[in-house]
Amino acid sequence: MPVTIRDVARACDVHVSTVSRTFSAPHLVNPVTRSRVLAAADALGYRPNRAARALVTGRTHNIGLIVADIANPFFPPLIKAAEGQARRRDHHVFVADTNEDPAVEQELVRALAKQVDGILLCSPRMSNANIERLRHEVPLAVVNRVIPDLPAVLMDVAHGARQALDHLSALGHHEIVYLSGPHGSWTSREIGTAVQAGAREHGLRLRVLGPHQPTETAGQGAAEQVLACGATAVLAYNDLMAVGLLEGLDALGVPVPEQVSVVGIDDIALSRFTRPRLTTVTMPAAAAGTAAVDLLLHGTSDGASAAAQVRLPTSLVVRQSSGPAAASRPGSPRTALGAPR
Amino acid sequence: MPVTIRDVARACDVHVSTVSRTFSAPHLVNPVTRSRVLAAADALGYRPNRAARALVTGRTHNIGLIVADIANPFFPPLIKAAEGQARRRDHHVFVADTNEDPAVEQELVRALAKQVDGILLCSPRMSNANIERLRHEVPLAVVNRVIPDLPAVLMDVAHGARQALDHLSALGHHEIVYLSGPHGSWTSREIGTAVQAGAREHGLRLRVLGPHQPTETAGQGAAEQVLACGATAVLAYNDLMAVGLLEGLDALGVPVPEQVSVVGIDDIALSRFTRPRLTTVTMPAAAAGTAAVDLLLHGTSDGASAAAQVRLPTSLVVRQSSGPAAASRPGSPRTALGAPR
DNA sequence: ATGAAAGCGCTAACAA
DNA sequence: TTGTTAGCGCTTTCAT
Repeated sequence: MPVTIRDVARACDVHVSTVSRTFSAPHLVNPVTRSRVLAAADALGYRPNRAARALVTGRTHNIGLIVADIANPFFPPLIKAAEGQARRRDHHVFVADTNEDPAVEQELVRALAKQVDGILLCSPRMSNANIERLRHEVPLAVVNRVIPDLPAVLMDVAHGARQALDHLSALGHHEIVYLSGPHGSWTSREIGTAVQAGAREHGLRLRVLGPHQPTETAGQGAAEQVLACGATAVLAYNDLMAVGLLEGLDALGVPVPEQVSVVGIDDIALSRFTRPRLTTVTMPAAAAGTAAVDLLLHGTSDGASAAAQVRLPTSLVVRQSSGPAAASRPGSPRTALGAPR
Repeated sequence: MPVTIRDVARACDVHVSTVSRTFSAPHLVNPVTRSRVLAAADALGYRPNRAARALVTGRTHNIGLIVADIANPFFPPLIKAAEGQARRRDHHVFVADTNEDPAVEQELVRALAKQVDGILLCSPRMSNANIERLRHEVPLAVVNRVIPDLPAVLMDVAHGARQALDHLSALGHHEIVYLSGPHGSWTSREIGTAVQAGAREHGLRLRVLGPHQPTETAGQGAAEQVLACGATAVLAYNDLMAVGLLEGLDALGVPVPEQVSVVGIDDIALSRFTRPRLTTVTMPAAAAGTAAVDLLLHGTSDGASAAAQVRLPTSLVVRQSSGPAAASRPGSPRTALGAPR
């Protein structure tokens, strides 16, 4: 039923290799023959079988894209961009979702390895050691992770987080909580480090809570703890958690930002639609998707060195969920906020 | 460099076919030999090449999944579920995004055709004729579309939409707008029909506006038009548009639901986080993803007839964006609302 | 410019 | 139970 190169060859009385060339190296075949072949192919409805082609050339023209959770709104724009760029480079994208499980991640890389030209690991949760091992089975590139000699696209979340902290400090906050993200997340560590440094410089009291799953539920659940700390401002690992926190705080009757300021990270679409609208850090997800594909298929433009690294900027966008620190009030868990220094 | 079946065969001194069998039909090989082969394979780091296998078996163990827009929060849960079910059945999923463009849709089906065992068309925008043509090139199943003799998963959005209309009618609304969805959308037509029938029965005045792209922007842009109609309630094609409408109305100083009620469709995560929280129709996206994969790989349970069809229920969830119709007020575009009948 | 032939990694009859 | 032999659809030397 499926029409092959051989059917076309027979139809226009040339050898299969001529047909093959017509599709993979058209300039090597006589224009007249070429059009005859093309016509026959068209008439028969011939479509090259990429799998067969892959078997001999070793290139599948597919790439794998592995994310922790496709339902996390942070990823779709990245995926969409990656896919667009891949298509522009005549490739297709396998998307797989690990459910935040490092074991699944590893299994997926193995399963995909042979049918793709390379795999994009987006915010992987695996250990470095595992990634090091896997890279021998298939070309890898990572997003938001640093592995020696592996091409990487990094979002400079440290800068954005630092900006957020500066913003909060300028608003007079002294007691700040960082709601950290999932275990194994490079991003979460980056934020933690940046925020810790910032707190030290500004003389703020910083409390780190976590690790957490990066979900609304986790954010919602953290509301009481945040209050118990006596914090007046919270930076969350991502917008999903921040939005959850907004809900949790609301349920507790805590006004935002009057009593507690909340800052998220990612700038997902949702963050513009909460009330109050969420102050957050924009992440260049789409740009990262595009860049990552270029890196993987290598040759972003120049014939860059083996382990190219692309750094993308992030920045704070102030909306409504952050505001001046409330004056120390009676009834607040900490009676003396005592600004250090 | 890549280790093949032949390397393994050599390593434990058996024929390639024995190695092959060890992986594809283990029961046909002597347990002792089998473990020797397995050991050698493991030592060498052998991984079967699924592409090569596909070439001879004709089965790729991949499926394609095409959606209009992966960044529309309606799709990720569906994709995630499909992927999970596919993995359970030892398949992988190619996800592709058409940017709401029917031409891209068709091109993608063709490109994917040879490397998948079948393709899931989710809420396709293509014409029936095109789908009919494509189904001869690759097995197809559709979600939210009816094509004669093609397996389909349908969400009974008509029922949900009807419930929404009943709800609005019960609240005393007489002037209702339906913000319709994109051209080519089966869902949008279903809703339109249901809502039209309901309006007739309840004696309501119904105005259909559209078609629209299913985005916040479109919803936002519709706010003025909605007001101009003198409508007191709006049903939107999806939550994204409803949320946009909420914004647009807010910008115009129109209180929801006091002056205008807004009802969405889809029940995306976002809809629980807007203020007011969105009244909407739940859509069984995850269930649809699972069912669609089963249909495509056919054999949902029984060896059903050629064109199985799965219908999934939907239902209204009332939150805060819908409320009693405002009494006819001076200054409102229509001075006499005159309940018909 | 085209044809002939070998082979990519694997499976599937068929024999032994 | 295992080996032998073709061959999946295609590309790619090497001849011609």
